[in-house]
Amino acid sequence: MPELPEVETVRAGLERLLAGAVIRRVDLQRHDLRAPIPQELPARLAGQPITAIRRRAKYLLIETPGATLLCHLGMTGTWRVAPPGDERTHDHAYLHLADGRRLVFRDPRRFGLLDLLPADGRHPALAGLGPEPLGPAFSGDYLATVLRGRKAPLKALIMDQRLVVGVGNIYAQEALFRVRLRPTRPAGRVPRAALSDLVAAIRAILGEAIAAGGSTISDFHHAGGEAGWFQHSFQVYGRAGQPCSACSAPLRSDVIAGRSTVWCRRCQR
DNA sequence: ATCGGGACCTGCTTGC
DNA sequence: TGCAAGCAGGTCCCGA
Repeated sequence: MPELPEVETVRAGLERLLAGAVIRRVDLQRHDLRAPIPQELPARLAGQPITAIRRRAKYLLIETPGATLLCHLGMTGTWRVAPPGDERTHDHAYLHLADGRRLVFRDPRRFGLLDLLPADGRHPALAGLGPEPLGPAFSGDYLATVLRGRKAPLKALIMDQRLVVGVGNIYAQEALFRVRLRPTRPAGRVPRAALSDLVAAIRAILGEAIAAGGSTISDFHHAGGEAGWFQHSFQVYGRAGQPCSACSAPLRSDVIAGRSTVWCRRCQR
């Protein structure tokens, strides 16, 4: 499901839902997600008031005075408020709030992560992450520096979370189409000016997608239950064989770095 | 160091 | 109708 816009949308939804909330009890249905959920997690969160919901890259951090819950949605992770009787397969964690509501983490494929953030804030999953794409550190100069000499396809590297975070398979394709760059271009040979354009396009598209509440592909929903709308703005993702919105040539699909990629052979160079 | 491929897991769609 | 294959928004690990 989630790239940066979706995670940011979930973050904002949780922030709204959980303002002033206190965790009364945590029930885990199973422990084996991408990494094991620590046994002590429920006890560490029980009785804690939620003070902030933050995001770093595609990770959510649910902060309390006593512990911070680190969460990654993987491909299919969702948070929802579920009243009694609303239990579903693949519900892995129930957060019972003091006001009687129940917040549920569900993740059918179990690529997601629930963990406790160490007291010093250092967590292996967060170590080595690149800059936020919407922050000041992500610039044409920066991209030119980190891509210098790299031969991997441009698309593969803008999806590399060590270089820049938050860009996944959808928004990489959309950004490359917007600046008319071929996703297979060896990253180190893209001109500096084109990299500046690419940075601007990534920022613009992520910003537009956040404003639209993310993209709902199969069953992504906000923590509040609403669908996103940015999927209606896709120019290439999921449109293989359909006409390019700019030149009407059929869009082609190739597997690049193991991920299917739709692009226009005529427009993107 | 870098790159490509596969593994992880379940559910849904497609094609025979 | 039924079944198998293929594919899915991410990350991690391995061998070359």
